[in-house]
Amino acid sequence: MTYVGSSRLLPAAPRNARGQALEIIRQKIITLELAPGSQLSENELAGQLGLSRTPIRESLILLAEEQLVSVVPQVGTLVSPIVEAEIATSQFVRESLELAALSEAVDVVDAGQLADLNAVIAEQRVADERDDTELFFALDEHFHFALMNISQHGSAWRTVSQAKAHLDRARRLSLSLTQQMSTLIDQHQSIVDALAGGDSRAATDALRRHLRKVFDDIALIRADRPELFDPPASSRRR
Amino acid sequence: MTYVGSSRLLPAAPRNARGQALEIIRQKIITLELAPGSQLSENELAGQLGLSRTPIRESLILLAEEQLVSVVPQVGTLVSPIVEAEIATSQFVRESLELAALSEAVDVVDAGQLADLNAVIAEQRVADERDDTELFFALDEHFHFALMNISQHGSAWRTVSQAKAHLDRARRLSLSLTQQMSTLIDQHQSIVDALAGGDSRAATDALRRHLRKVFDDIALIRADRPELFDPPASSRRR
DNA sequence: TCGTGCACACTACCATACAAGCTCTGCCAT
DNA sequence: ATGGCAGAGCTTGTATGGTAGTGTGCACGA
Repeated sequence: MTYVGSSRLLPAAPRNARGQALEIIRQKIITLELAPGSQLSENELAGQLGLSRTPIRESLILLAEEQLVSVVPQVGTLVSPIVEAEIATSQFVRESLELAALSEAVDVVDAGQLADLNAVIAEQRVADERDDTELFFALDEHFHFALMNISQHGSAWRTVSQAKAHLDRARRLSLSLTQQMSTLIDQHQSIVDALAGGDSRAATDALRRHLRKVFDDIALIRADRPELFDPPASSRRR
Repeated sequence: MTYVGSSRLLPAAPRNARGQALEIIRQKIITLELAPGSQLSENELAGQLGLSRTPIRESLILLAEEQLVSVVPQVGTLVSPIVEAEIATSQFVRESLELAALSEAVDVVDAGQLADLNAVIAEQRVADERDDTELFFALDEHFHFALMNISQHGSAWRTVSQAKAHLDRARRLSLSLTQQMSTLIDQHQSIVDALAGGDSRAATDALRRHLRKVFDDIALIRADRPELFDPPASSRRR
């Protein structure tokens, strides 16, 4: 069982050209393969992906709605720079929704769901041993989705996932991701343990600690390398 | 000072064809002018709005992302039916975010912001006297936006607004909107009063009561006229 | 009368052509 | 040498044509 591929875990992206383009470009932005602030071009992307401008353009419009790119009419499209305010908003949205969902999850969780969560954690241990950050991110997405899915509000995952995307992108700026994986996995375990114990307060506290750590790590990156954040003076070419 | 027009209170929609089409179609869906479950057509909309299919199509793609329409390839586009699960999700998102924002707002609110909120309430009283539901909805949007804007998380309004759109659409099914306006305005006042008093718990309780009333009203409509909800057996033509 | 299959009309999807606007470069005049 | 203007080459925005797929209704046969 593998979780690679569509790391979005959402309504099976359509296999039409637009769906493919959207997923590819989105993933390249989140993984920083397309640098924040760098300029894009509908024509260029169309050439690279072997498609016409239409599906590319439609993808970019959706990514703009998600705030991952910024389209300036008649000028160009650029990968959104990583702005502190945007990160803070994403954190707020993610934290509020995940915590609210978890507090309801405690009362309805069943053994199978706990087993699933523990299974994901076990896989994350493997990803950690292998220093496989890509696998770790995919499993992290899966873990948090499974967590929300326990409550009746799994369909709000769409919203959480969009916020999480901004946070994950900023996280990837860190040079020491592999050193933090084990701590993060321990926190996942704490959440599941509290959930299994039926302790609502302990579970939400554990989740809050976890999410705050992610946020604080981003703040550390910013303190270390402020040039990676906020609007770039001039648009860098990719 | 009037709040009509773009009831979205968001990054000044672009005045290009797509922006106009998006706003018009979106508004028609929310106001039920386009019936839930009814079928749309890129061609037909293009003709009605005097545009080509391109900006219409792009608008529909964005509305699909917002779950307000459902696009089935090679078959058609239909206005999303009002589904209970979707309403519940929207309520969850809205409630979680507005409450979280308000709990932080209590510590930072200033006199000017309270005055603004009271001014909006005063205008709502006028809208109530005139039985002007459209004005009421616009002012309601403005009130809740202003409330969130007190905290640092005003930029999460985008997300809240999308959830609220689904709730507002369902609310409009009610035949007795005008009779509820005064209660809702009283609740707005309670929120502002608690906020002014610096009582965080009272404020969030008041807001929760308010949001729950809106949600419960929708449940009442559903109990009364279940045929208005959930997937329509066959697609009705508009 | 009822069931079956085929043709037609309609859909969204994609490709492409054209239009409008911005930016930057390089020439020209001062 | 420097300021300004003109034009070329980009950009995204819009319009339109062709394609593939779906659903429907009608005709035909049992």
